[in-house]
Amino acid sequence: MPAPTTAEAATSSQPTAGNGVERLYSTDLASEIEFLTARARSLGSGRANNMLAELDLKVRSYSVLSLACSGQNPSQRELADFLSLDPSQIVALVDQLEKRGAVTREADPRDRRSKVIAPTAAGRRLYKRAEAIVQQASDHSLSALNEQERETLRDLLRRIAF
Amino acid sequence: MPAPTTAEAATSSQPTAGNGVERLYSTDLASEIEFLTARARSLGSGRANNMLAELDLKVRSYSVLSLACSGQNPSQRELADFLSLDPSQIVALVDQLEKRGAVTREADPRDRRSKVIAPTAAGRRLYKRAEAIVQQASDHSLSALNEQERETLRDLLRRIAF
DNA sequence: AAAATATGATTGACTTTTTCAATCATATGG
DNA sequence: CCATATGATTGAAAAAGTCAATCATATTTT
Repeated sequence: MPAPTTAEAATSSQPTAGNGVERLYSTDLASEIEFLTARARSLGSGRANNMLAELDLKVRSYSVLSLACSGQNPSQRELADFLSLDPSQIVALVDQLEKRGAVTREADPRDRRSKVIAPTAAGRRLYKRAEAIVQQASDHSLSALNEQERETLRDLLRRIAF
Repeated sequence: MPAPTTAEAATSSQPTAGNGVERLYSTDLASEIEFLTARARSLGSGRANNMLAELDLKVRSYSVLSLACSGQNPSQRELADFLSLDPSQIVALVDQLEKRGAVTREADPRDRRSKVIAPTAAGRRLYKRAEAIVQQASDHSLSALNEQERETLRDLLRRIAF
């Protein structure tokens, strides 16, 4: 087995824990922001998905539920645009949430083609629980950063994400 | 047609351009770091994939090629660990790159089960070109940030990505 | 107003990506 | 030597993403 180049301690999370991959930390790829973003997201949503499984939710369905509960009365089209998903994927996600009684499709008086996604009382309760879980997952994923650093990260990301 | 709530100008990129989704920018979801990370990555790798298409590469194959060219002589197992991919996905990626003559599988004298992925001369040339394209794509995706902010972002991401 | 055109939701087909279990060859620890 | 673990590979199945077509309703044009 090839010996690790630099003796890197297990400072942070537990992702590739134990593996002998530290050798690749020094590559060009490992310092590309795009790569780091992809990796951070993979780790983060992986953990969130695992933890949300206990509510039979995934990050996707959580996102839809969250927007439904936002008070902004999003239509399916808006959900698709905002979440960068195909409208047909929204149909499937809303179907699931509707089937379990968490949201309803309300007619939009302004445009009868459009369906506004609204939460039920049960949906709001579900969202409350899911929100707490996502918060926990996020706390775990971001444990290496203090509150100020998280705020900085949030701002920087917001500027490249919109 | 529902009128936009706040008149937000097209300050940044061109993602959800023109859409009336600005209303959702103020939701809780829109300020979750995990959500922003996912969105940034989706936009970034989307653009990179589009631009890499001219070399018949994707972000995935580019990453493998990049690590092959890193001088770190990664094995397939290491690529799988580092890229958080299933070993079978690495097989497919390396197959493609090998078929087009960009990399080879070299036997590892230390462990004859293991295959070290090495670039060919053509592979290095391909990587050079791909690197330039990815750099361009990245520049575009990160255009809202100055050099110092990019450095900050890189550091913060590195700390949560490893 | 009627006709033409555009848009939101939905469906279905199809491709790609992900995830898993099984297998073979080789290592490693007893 | 035996038992067990690991790297690469294959193949199957599940999930996610992409696209074109359709229906109902809006909007625009003539």
